Amino acid sequence: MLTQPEVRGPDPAVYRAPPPPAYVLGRASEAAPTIHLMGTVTSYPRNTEIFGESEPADYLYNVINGGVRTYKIFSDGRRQIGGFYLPGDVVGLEFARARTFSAEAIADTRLRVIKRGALAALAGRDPEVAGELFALTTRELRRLQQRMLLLAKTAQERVASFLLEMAERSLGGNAIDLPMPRQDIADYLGLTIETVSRTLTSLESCAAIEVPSSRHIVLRNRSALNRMNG
Amino acid sequence: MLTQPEVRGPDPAVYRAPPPPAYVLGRASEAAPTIHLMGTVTSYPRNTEIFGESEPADYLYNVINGGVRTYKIFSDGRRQIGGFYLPGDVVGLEFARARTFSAEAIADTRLRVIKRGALAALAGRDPEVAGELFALTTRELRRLQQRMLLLAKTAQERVASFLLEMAERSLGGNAIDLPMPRQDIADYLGLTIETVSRTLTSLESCAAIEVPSSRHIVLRNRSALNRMNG
DNA sequence: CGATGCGTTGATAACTTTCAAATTTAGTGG
DNA sequence: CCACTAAATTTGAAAGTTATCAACGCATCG
Repeated sequence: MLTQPEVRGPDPAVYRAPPPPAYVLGRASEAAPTIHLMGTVTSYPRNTEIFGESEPADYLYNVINGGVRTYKIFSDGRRQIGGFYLPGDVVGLEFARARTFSAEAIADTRLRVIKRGALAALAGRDPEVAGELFALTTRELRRLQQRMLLLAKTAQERVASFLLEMAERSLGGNAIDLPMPRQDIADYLGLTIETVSRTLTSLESCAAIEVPSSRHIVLRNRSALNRMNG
Repeated sequence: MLTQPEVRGPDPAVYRAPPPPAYVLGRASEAAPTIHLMGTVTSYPRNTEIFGESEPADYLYNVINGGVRTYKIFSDGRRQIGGFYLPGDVVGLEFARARTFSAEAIADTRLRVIKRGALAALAGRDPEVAGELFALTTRELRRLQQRMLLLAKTAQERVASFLLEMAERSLGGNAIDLPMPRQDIADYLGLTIETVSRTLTSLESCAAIEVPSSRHIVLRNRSALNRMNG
């Protein structure tokens, strides 16, 4: 399976990797075909830091497999998760010099590491690449808008929205494989793990979902979930 | 005061307005000098719709004076405010064809209406304008990130963050003139008007702020507010 | 002066968190 | 393969926070 050269850890060697097989690219590949051919493949074991808050934002990361969470720790110790990035997504798209969030691998993850400056230079020469970059930015903005709307809702609505979002992004139809633990979901939704757990149980008892194991969820009544979504 | 030609209502006549006096431009003028010279000045009375959800996103609006709120109404009737835009800010920066939010004038407001296509064309020829557009997008992204973090907090933290944000944006030092009613603040923060009111009262009673009248607030203890901000 | 809109205050109900404990799952070594 | 330990998840009871419902005060405006 691994026909590509790889390095491990956060300090990638510098070389060009051959194009990845199309099936790992995910949905985003249509929006950003060129970006998905750039950069160096690097592996990050589960819970490894990819970048830290207030470090220089010099790289973009295209998720090949696994997943990434971005987060911020508050002075009182609470953690807010900025977003989950799944295969095909691009992490680290920031327009400030320094990171506002940290990033970690949720599971063992392979990323395509792209130098921001190189991409910017390419975008300056090639309008198509500029368009891809623009499309990625747009998607990030929409993602943040959705998130903002989500966080103004009740626990049940947040969990329902989250499940619908994950179902759409992971392309498994009604079956969802959650790559992250409950604590991550809680910090993403601005809830506690207990509330997330209870809400899932209650959604299951009203037949909206099924939870065969804690990381596997099947949507049974999408219209009910959509109704909760607002 | 009104030395510029004006039209009223949402269907502006087409002409070039002379440059506005520098003092109405606000902070954003440094980031986007060219954009602030484009377009047509139009007046919107208080509570007038500027654009509606799912309409085509063909224009940008630069706030000259007054203020704008963007919002979305949910199926159950709740309203979520997407953002407040004050003099110098640019409203309507969307990258989808259709609006995700509606927009209304908070107070009697004058806007510089800019055709999106014209700006895009100009940005294509002039890298400086492209840079301005990019800077505006960046600011919008950061604004959304801040908002996301804000909505994951307690009522007191949300109100404190809001006050600090407004103080910074309106440039009146510690004195804030709120252009919007309590209901707008509540829908912005994802709270009820009662909770906003009670929180302001409690901040006043612990000497963090002073509320001489409901639209005027003076910050008395910034470090306490910052501490709440997380 | 009464009507109206906006903001504040009070009492109660609903929801979410906190703290604690039980249960399940995953990983490890025998 | 089983037993054991550690980690993750679920469940329960009590406390805390915010929303809801209702009433009141205070301006503005016909």
